[in-house]
Amino acid sequence: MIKCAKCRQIDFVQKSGIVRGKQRYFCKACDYHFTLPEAVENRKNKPRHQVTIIDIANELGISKSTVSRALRGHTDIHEGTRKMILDLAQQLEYQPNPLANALLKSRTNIVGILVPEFRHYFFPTVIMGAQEILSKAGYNVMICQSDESYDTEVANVKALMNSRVDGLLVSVTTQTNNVDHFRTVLRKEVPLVFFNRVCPELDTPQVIVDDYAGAFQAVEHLVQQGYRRIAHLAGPVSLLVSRLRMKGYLDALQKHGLPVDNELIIHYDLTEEKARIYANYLLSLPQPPDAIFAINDPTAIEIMLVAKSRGVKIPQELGIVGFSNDPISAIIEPPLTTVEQPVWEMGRQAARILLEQMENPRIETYQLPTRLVVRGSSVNC
Amino acid sequence: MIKCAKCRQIDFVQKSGIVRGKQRYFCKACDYHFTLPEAVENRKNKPRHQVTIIDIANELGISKSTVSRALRGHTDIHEGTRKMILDLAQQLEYQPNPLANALLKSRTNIVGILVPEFRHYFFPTVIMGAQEILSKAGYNVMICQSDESYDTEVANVKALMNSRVDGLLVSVTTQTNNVDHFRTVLRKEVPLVFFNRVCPELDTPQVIVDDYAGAFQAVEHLVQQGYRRIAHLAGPVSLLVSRLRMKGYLDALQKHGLPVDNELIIHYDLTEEKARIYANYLLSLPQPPDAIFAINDPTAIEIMLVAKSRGVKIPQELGIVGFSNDPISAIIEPPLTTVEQPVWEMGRQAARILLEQMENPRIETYQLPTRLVVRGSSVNC
DNA sequence: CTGTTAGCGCATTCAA
DNA sequence: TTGAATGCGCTAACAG
Repeated sequence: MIKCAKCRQIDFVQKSGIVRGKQRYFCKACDYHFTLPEAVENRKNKPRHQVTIIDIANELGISKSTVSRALRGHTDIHEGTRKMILDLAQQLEYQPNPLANALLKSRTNIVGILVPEFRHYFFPTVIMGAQEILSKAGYNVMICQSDESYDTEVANVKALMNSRVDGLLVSVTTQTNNVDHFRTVLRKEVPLVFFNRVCPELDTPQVIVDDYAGAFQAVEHLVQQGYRRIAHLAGPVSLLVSRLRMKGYLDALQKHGLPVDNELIIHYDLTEEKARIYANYLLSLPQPPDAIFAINDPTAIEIMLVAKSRGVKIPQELGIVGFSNDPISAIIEPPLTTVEQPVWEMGRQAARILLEQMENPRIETYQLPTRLVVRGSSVNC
Repeated sequence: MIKCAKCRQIDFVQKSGIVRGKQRYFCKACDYHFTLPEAVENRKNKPRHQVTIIDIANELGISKSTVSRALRGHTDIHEGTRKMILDLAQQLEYQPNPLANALLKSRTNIVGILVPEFRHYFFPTVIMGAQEILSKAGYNVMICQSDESYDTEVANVKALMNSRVDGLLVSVTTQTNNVDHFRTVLRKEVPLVFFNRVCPELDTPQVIVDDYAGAFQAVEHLVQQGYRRIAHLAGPVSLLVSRLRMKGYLDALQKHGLPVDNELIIHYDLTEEKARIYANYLLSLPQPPDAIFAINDPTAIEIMLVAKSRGVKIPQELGIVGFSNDPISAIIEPPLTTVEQPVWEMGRQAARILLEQMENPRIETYQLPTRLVVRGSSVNC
C-alpha cells in the first residue's frame, strides 16, 4: 500500500534496502527512489501504535469516513456495516484520539483550575467538588497552584491557556492586584469563573459565600458571649473576601455599640509566620483584646497556638472564632468556633456555572450560605 | 485566495450570497457553485482566532515552512527572513498551538497524577513536590483522585490514557488488587511511576519511604517508654506499605521479647468511620492495649479522639504513635508522636524518576528515609 | 448509504 | 535558502 512519491502509483513500488537506518523504496514504473515520511514509517513498526479509524477502514476495506460515522453514531449507515465496524472497533480496543479531535474542534475537554495553595482543607475540597461535576460532564481537569505568588499565577494562566483549556476556575493569590492576565483570558473568550477569592472588577461569574453575614454572626456571637474588646486578624485588603468579612466585623461591633479600635484590626498576607507574629503582637498590647475574630481557620489556629504558648486561657481570657470549618477546628483543643461554609458545594457550583458559561454566558455573582458553628473556643462561661 | 472546489483555479471565484447562514461561492471559470468547509469559513471571522504560522506566512508573502523553520530556530535561514518572521511573530503574539504539535508528535507534555484522595496533608503535598519538578521540565499536570474506589481508579487511568498523557504518577487505592489497568499502561509504553502505595508486582519504578524502619523505631520507642501491650491499627493487607509497617511492628515486639497478640492487630480500610469503630473496639477489650501504633496520622488522631471521648488518658493510660508527621499532629493535644517522612521530597523524587523514565527506562525501587518525631502522645512519664 | 476531499496547525522531507 | 507536499487522526461537507 505504498504510493510512489513521484508518479503516485502503488503497484510498482518495492523496497530497496536501508540507508542510514531508513527504509528506502523504489518505483519500477517511473524509476524513482525515495523514502517514506518518518511518520508513515514509524506507523508501521511502532509497538505502541494506537488503533485508528484508518486501521479499521483498511481492515474492513471501507473508507474511514464510514468508520467515523459508524463510531460517532450517525444514523445514515447500513446496519450491517455499522455492526461490522463496531465489532471490530471493540475487538481492536479502538480509542478515539482526543488530540485529533481537539485540533479539529479547537476544544480539549480540559478545564483548568487555579488555586493559591492546597496545603489546607479548603482548596482541595473545592477542587474535589468541581471535579465531581466536571468529570461527569466529560471534562478532565488540569490543576495549578500559584503558591500565593502573583508571578506564578500569571505563568500558570499562560500555561493553561497555552494548553487550550476550555474553561478556567480561579481563586486568586493575596498578591493579585493587576488582573490583566485574566482580561486576556476573557478577550480570547475562554469561559472563566472565580470562586472564593474573586475579581469583582471583571465581567465574569463569581462564586462566593455570604462572607458578610458569616462574619457578622461570628462577631455578634462573641459580643453575646460577653467579649468586649474584639480584634480582627484580617486578610489582605486586596481580597474582596477580606473586605466583606471586615465589614461584617465592623457592623457587628457598631450594632452592639462597641467602639472600633484600629489598633485591633490587622490586615495580613495569610502566611503562617505573619499570623504568629501578629497574634503575639495583639496579645502583648498594653490593652490586649479579649477575643479575636480570624479571617479563616488556619489563622485562628495559629492564634490559638500562640495564645497557648503564652499561657493565655481560651476561652476564658481569649475568645477565638475562625472561618471555614476546617476539620481541624473540631479536633483542636479547645474546639474552635467557626463559620461553616459549603466548601464542597462551592466547587460544584463553580463547575456548574462554568459549564453553563460555555453554553450561554451570563455574568452573575452566586452566593452560598454560611452558618455559625459554636464550639469551645468562644463560649465564655 | 479561494480556490474553486471543482477546477481549483483561484482567479474566477467570487461570492454569491449567503444561504442558510453560510457564505456561498461561485466559479466563473467552470460555472460551479460551492461553499467552503466550515473550518475555513470560521477562520475568517472568528474573534478568538489564534495567530498561526499561516497568518505570518501570508502576511509576509512567504511559505509556512519557512516560518516554521524560523520559529523553530533552524539555522539554514536567511538572517533577514528570520528577523522579519520573529518580529512579526512577536508583534502578533504568536503562540504555537500545542494541540497540533501533540497530534504530530504524539506527545502532549502532560503528566497524569492519580491519588486515592486529597483530603489530608499527605497527597496534596506529594503533588506539590511533583509539580515543582514537572513544571520546571515543561510539563503540565492532570490530577485525578479515585476517592479510594477501585472502579474510579480504573476509570481515571482510562481517562488519563485517553488524554494521551506522557507519563503517570500513581498511588493506588486500598481496594486495588487487580492491576490489569496498569499493565495496559505499561503495554502502551507510557512511563509509569508508583509512589507511597505502590505495586511491586509491576515492572516499573516505585518510590517509597523506609516504612519498615520507621515502624520499627516507632514501636521500639513505645517499648522503651514502658508500654507493654502495644496494638497496631494497620492498613489493608493489599497495600505494601501496610505490610512493611506491620513487619516493623512485629519485629520490634519480637526484638524486645514482647508477645504478639493477634487480637491487638487490626487491618482496616483507612476510612474515618472504621478507624473510630476499631479504636473503640480495642479500648473496650477486657485487656485493652496500653499503646497503639497507627498506620498513619489521620488514624492516630481518630484513635486519640476516641480515647479522649472515653476518658482514657494520653499518654498515661494509652500511648499513641502515628506515621507521616501531618502538621495536625503537632497541633493536637497532646501532640502526636509520629514517624516523619519526606513527603514533599517524595513527590519531587517520583517526578524526577518519571522524567528519567521517559529517557531511559530503568526499573528500580527508591527508598527515602524516615525519622521518629517524639511528642507528648507517647512519653509515659 | 458510502467514498472523496479538505482542513484543523504544525514539522518535516524532498526538490528546486 | 526556500517552497511544495505530506501526514498526524479525525470530522464534515459534498457528490454520487
